[in-house]
This record gives sequence, C-alpha cells and structure tokens, in this order.
Amino acid sequence: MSLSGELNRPVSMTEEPCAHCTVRDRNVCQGHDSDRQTELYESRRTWASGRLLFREGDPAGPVFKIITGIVAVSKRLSKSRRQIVDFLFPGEICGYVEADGRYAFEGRAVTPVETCVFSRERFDAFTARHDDLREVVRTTLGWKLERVGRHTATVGQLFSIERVAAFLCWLRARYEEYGMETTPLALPMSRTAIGEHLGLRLETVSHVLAELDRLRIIEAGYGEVVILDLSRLSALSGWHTPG
Amino acid sequence: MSLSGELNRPVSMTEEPCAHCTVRDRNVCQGHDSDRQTELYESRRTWASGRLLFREGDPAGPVFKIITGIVAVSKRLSKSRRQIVDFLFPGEICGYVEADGRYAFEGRAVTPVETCVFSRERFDAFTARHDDLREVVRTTLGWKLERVGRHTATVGQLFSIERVAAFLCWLRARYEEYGMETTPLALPMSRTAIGEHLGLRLETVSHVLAELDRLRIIEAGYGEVVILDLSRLSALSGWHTPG
DNA sequence: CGGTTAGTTGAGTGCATTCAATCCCAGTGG
DNA sequence: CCACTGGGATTGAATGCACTCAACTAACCG
Repeated sequence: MSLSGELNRPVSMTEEPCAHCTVRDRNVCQGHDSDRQTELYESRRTWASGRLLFREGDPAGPVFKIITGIVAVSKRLSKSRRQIVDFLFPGEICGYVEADGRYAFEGRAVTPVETCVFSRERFDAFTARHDDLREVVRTTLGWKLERVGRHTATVGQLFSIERVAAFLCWLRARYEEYGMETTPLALPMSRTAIGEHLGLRLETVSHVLAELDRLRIIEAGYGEVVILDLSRLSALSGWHTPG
Repeated sequence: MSLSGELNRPVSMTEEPCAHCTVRDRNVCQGHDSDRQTELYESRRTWASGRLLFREGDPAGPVFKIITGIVAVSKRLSKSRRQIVDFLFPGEICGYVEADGRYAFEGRAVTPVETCVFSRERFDAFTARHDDLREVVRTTLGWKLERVGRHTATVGQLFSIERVAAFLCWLRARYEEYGMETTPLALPMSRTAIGEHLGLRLETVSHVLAELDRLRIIEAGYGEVVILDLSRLSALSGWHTPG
C-alpha cells in the first residue's frame, strides 16, 4: 500500500473498540465505563509521517486523539516561516482549539500517527454532558496555556544552547512520563522541526548539538541522543536556576 | 496617599455594585440579571503601577477581573529574565490559570489598575453552576491559547522590526476594540516591558521605533506613537503576507 | 532647580544566520 | 551485491542582526 496516501482503517471492533486502547485512561476517555466509551467512540485513522491532520484556517472539523505517534501543532506565518507551538504525544487531544469556527493551528504528523477521530459536535456534546469531562477539558486547556507560555519564554529569553537543552529535558521528561526509553533518547523530529519549534535555523540546532557533545553533556547520534549529564543539561536550560 | 502602598477600596455599593461597571457585559459577568451579578460580586481593589497582583508559584488565590488599567502576565526564568506573555485589558480575567494549585503566571500592573476580586472557590462554583458561563470560560481559554501561540510565532520567527510592527498593530486593534483613541496611540508600558514581551532588549525596541520613524511609518513620541501608515506597518508585521 | 528614572543614540561586539561544501544513510535499481 | 540517488544532517567560514556598553537627553517629581 502506498505511503503517500492517507491510510483509512475503519477498525471494525464491533464489540469493544476501546478495549485494547493504550491511551483509554487518558484525557476525555478517562473514567469511562464501557457504555460511555462506546458512546464517544467513532473511528480511527492513521497518518503517514509528514501528513496534515488539520490546517489552520480551515473550517473546524473533527477533533483528534492521538493513539500512537507524535503530532506537531503549529502556526504558519508564510510559506517558509512556521512556528511549532507544541509536540503532542499519545493520549493528547488535538485540533480542538478553534477561532471563528476554524482550526486555530495546523496539525501535522511527525511520525506515523494513529488517532481516534471525533466529530466536533459529538465531542462537544459528550464533554458537556459529563461533569468530570468538562473539568478535564478545562484543566487540559489550562495546562496547555501554561505549557505554551513557558515555551514562549524559552524562545523569547534563552540562548540557542539553552533552548536546545530545555527541549531535550522536556522531551526526556515526556518519554519518562510515557514509560519510553530515555537512553538513548529518540529524536523522531527533523532538525528543521526542532528549529521551527525553538525559533532557530536547522544548522544552528546542529551546531548546538555538536557543542553539547563537545562539552560531554550529550552524545549526538542519528535520530537520537544519549544524555550523559542530565543535571548539567537541566542547569543549562535556564528553568531551574532562579537567580 | 502614598503610591507605594496598594490601595484598598471596599467600594461600599450596598445596592448594586455592578450597576455602573464599565465592563459588566464582558466575560463571566455577561448576561447577568442583577441577582446573578450580585451573587458573583465580592470586592474591588486598586493597584498602583508596577505592583504585583499575583506571583507565579504562589498558592492559587483569588481570580481577578480588570476594570481599568493594563496588567502584564509573565513567566520569570531568573531575576533578570522575564517573558511577558500577554498584556491584559479591562474586562479580561487574570490569575485564573493554575498549575498544581499554584498561579501559573505572574501578574503585574502596568498602569494603575482596578480589579474585581473573586475568591477562586466562589468563582469556580459560580462558573460551573451556569452553563453559559462554563462556555465563556472554555472559549476564553481557547482564545488565550490561540493568542499565546500566535505570539510565540511572533517571537520565534520574526525580525525585530517585524515584532515591533506586530505589537503596534495588535495594540492598535485592542484600543479600537475598546473604543480608545488610536492617534496618537498611547504606549503605557515601558520600553523594557515591550522588550520583555517581544524577546528584545529595551535598546533594540528604541532603535526599531527610531527606524520606523525614519521610514515615516510611525512618529515615535514619549509614551505614545502616531501611526502614519497602518497598511505598511501591518505588512511589516509578517502576519498578513501569506507567501 | 537638582536628582532620578526612562528613553535615545551610536559604536563595537557577539551570537545566530546564511551560504556552501561535504557527509551520512536509506532506498532503489542495475 | 553494489553503485547511484536524494533528503537529512554536519561542518566551517563569512555575514548580519540584535545585544552590550556607554554617553547623552528628556521627562518627571520633589
């Protein structure tokens, strides 16, 4: 099957579509009995690496929940200038935020991605109907706001080496949170994508990784790094030094 | 009365505390009959320019609604490095976002500020009790997310002149929205604050304003600018040129 | 009128970018 | 099995944009 086309996988789990879902306890799926899960569930879909899930400015369509893979959420200023606001991991919702009935961001698969797909109407109705889920949506938005604010500060205030250090620390924390291997630490996104996230050029990212390697703080490899000294890396990031 | 102390003003409006409020139709106060407004209302407080409303990391206390003045919401990396994430205007809520039961951001008065003060428990209970207000809180968080994401892109992707242009355009749009004078456009925040917002040094802000003046796009004055050519300023901002 | 704070201006520096050459690796086809 | 190819990553040199530093000026407040 061609990788250039988006794969549609109806996944006809007639009985319990969520029974074996690895992220069914996360976000809006949490705390569901089987009935509630079945009520929310609609369909799944897979996306090849680099494919677009939703485009900023398009009429707000479905909401997605990531089952596997990583999605880059971004704002586009022009063809050549893109700001990746966040990298989303399995269990996270994306495509939810809208402005004037349109997607407020762009979502793109960084790795091969599998998502649940919810029509917005049903998603909103469902989360509105259950008090606990309304609360989940609200707190999730709060966390996102905190996260994006922190990242704005990273981009606005830190030197390149500090930004990269902060990014690696953040990525490591994410991997640990999801029980994934941290040594070596996989870097599934391209240097370009890292640069678009940190407000740096891809060459600068490369230079900085080489510099961190030279300092023996990390060991940079292809598609991965080994963190040799997490405490120094963390100290470099500028987020743990209140002085 | 000393400006260095925070002014407490109980404002004993025994009957209708919100009757003459200029922002009573904004945000969580909208659509209230008198009873509902009285139910939500607690107290008001004024803050001298430069004073702290809430500190990031402090246990999450009251929620504020700005009646008059401008509040800078920021993240602090160290004593000397601060990122102003947003400038809030009358009618906006601040101090709402929390992380682990603590204020996620710092809030500081840029101008003299008057706010309504709501205890968090009552605020949450009140907004949870009314469907329309739950919706208001949710959409407000979504807008904020969009705004911060856009600003991250501004800081991460634009040149200094573009950032300043984007900031001036944004400020002008805000003033217009609030029916305030736009020529001249008041700049109530210091060069330092603008720099902390845009990820620039205060001298750079000054240099850029001088450059925009030289280009006859604005006329820079003390505490204000006159926008001579809004379309060129807007084009410079990088947000209206999809190429 | 002084003293203080905010803002301006310009010269020099430095950090990130640009440009360009090279390398690595995966995929493909001979 | 290996040469070829193309995209991603690395590296280094040169450039340039924003920062640093410092002197100066303007506004504000006693």
